[in-house]
Amino acid sequence: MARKTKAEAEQTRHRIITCSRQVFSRAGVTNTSLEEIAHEAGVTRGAVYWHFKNKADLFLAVRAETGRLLKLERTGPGDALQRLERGLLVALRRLEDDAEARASYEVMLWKCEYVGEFSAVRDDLMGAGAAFLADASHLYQEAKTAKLLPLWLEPEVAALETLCFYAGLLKIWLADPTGKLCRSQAAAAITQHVRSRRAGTLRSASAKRS
Amino acid sequence: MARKTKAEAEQTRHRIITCSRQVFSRAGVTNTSLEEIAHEAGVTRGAVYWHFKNKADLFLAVRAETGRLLKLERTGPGDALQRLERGLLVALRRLEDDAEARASYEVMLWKCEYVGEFSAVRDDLMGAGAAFLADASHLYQEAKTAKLLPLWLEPEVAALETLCFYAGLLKIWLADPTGKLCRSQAAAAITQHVRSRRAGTLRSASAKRS
DNA sequence: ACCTTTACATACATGTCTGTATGTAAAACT
DNA sequence: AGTTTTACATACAGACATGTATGTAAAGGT
Repeated sequence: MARKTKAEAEQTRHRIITCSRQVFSRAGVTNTSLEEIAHEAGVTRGAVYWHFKNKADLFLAVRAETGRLLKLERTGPGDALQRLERGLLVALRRLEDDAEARASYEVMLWKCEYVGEFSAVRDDLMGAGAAFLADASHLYQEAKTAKLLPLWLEPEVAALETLCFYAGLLKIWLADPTGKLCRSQAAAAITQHVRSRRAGTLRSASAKRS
Repeated sequence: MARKTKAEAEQTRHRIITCSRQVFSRAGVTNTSLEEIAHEAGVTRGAVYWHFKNKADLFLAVRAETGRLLKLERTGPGDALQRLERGLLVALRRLEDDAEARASYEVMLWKCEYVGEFSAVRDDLMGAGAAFLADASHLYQEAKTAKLLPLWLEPEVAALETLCFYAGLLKIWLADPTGKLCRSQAAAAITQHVRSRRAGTLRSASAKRS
């Protein structure tokens, strides 16, 4: 077989990653052989082993290519709670629109066993969680300073609560393809989650954006 | 080898389940062979195949033996929100105290790929989630009737939010053995989660139990 | 134009796991 | 007491995945 150009090689590499995600989400990470992935990508295992050390390395690449779903803007339009809500809603929308991201997270949350080398991905996931915690804490702190929050609310605890809420929402949302349990009300849950933090009943239906 | 009495047989069956949980939590479900489980339990694969159809069946038994962590009391002492909080805290405490339950949930949430026959366990998990949703909705409805909640809060959405929060807390808690990220503040997060629902700032530090 | 490296395909050797079939001795039943 | 069933242990055959070793033809550099 003719040797491929660098661009073509990079293309194959990307194709292998994409196909991996697909097969992983069908059969689970451990149950898929590199042979299946290679077949799906129209290559042989030789190609897979050329681009990746082993299956764990490949899975890492899938994770890396997907990146984080949730990112908060520490500064920007609207008050801190509005920015928080927006971040959560944007993440949800990406989950709905981006089929590849959806598949990636389905694999990471439901179709993978975090053991041995694979623990690296879980650690990365938890690292993302820690980063979110920092950002959310910052936003809650800002909101507290702006007197948007009840006095007794501790920003760091609130951030942890939001992290847990989001993590659980993601996991349940992915396992609820009929939408009966969670998907239909996911956005409402996010809105209400943020709203239930606003101090007192001062704010009623006003959610104006600046 | 001498045939065992019924009681002894039941004992081996239970031992196989317990050892499965242990090995699963070490190596992940897919990566553990029935041979390993049998060895750990001091029997051969013959015994495992006698008691269980296959690995999925065995995993189902582990799940069944563990049962649910979270149960809400629709009636009982305290108002609806207090009962909700108590349910959440009791579940957290069991997670801390009951090593077997902890291992089971670690396996179910981090060490298993829900594919093929294993999907049954995920469906069961989601069924438990749906049951929780029903109970929590009931409690929130009761709380709303008792004017404990802000007027705009919808009981069903609030229940979903609590379900997500709890699911995420469970998952993150299990992946945070150092305690830095989540474990140290888990109870506080639960308390604050429930508290942030109470209407206005009417209730400050009073959390009296009747 | 030559040489080296690349980007794979092919072939192989090995280990491992699964399911089933068969053996067996004692428990449990009649 | 005799027969049947139970609760395993043992043995076997087949499938499959992995990692590596080797081949190869063209790309890319000089």
